[in-house]
Amino acid sequence: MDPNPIGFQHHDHSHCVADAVEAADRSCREAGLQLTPVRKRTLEILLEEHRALGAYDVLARLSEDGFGSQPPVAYRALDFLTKHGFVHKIEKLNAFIACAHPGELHTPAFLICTSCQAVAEAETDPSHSLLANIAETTGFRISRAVLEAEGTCPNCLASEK
Amino acid sequence: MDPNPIGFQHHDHSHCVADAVEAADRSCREAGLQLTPVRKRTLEILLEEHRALGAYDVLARLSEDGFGSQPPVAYRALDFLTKHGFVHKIEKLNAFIACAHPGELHTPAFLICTSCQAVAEAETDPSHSLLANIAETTGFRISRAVLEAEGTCPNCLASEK
DNA sequence: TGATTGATGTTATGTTATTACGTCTCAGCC
DNA sequence: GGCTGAGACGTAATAACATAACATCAATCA
Repeated sequence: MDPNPIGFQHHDHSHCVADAVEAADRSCREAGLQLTPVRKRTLEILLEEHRALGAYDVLARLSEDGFGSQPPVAYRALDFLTKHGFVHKIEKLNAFIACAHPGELHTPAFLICTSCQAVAEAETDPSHSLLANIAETTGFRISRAVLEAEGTCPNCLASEK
Repeated sequence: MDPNPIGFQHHDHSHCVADAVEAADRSCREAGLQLTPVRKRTLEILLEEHRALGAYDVLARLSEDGFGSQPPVAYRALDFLTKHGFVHKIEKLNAFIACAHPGELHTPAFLICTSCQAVAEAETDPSHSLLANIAETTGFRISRAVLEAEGTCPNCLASEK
């Protein structure tokens, strides 16, 4: 089965990319960050694909587009985008995906379908979070959390029958 | 600062290793699994270190002990131990750590101190879990979950002053 | 005995990520 | 104008993590 790229729901995202890049652009200007051509293009690539891509996949696309062809080109752009919340890294896949809820301060959780490779980003309530509770009882101060679940998405469950 | 290897509390673990290996041994016999010499030694190494080790660190130790010196030797042993719940992989670190609660069926959560590299394994209540809730509302069936938090452990917080 | 299974070992390779260094641009300042 | 420092980008080289493919061996069992 082909990867279902849009979380678990199909939709027309003809405007998604442009809108999201526009939003990132504005957000960077406000924050005094430089959304340079490589960085912007990297974000576009992830938005266009709408699924998790490895750094080398991104690099190949960047290289085709006339940017540098060495790993640091992709990693630096991805680091920037990740650091500022426009992109997330899926640790379990060593891959990157455009944030589905940019701008909002959030701790994302990801649902990874092992059947169709789709990755959905879910919002979490930080105050109710498991990790927050654990942290509180142990006196640990959390700076970043990784919440990922592998399994089977609704679409693949349905077509398993 | 040196890594504090025992979760976040110091303790004498002179008996930990032997006890845990013994438990694993019994558990494997009951389940009809082969805790072979490489596998047992791999578990011992992780228990002795009591912190997250990379596969190549483990491999180096195995090799010193007369086992094979090529990556598959370590990866296969780690795969076995991980698959059967004696060891966990910390995705964020690409590293492995002996399970702190073997035998129990559980979804572990890890607290990773970026200052001293200690990793603590916390138990979670699967039914209350964030991911379980998300999964329920979206119809996603979870098979494996990754819960990891990076931050500063109580000890390092205390010594920061 | 012969077939099958599972464990181990090796060689080779693939994949992911970083270090180190040179250049360019631009803002701030003399 | 000319100097300087910060940040971005490019490259070469290498490090770190992981798997594929194949040979061997021992245990089990029809």
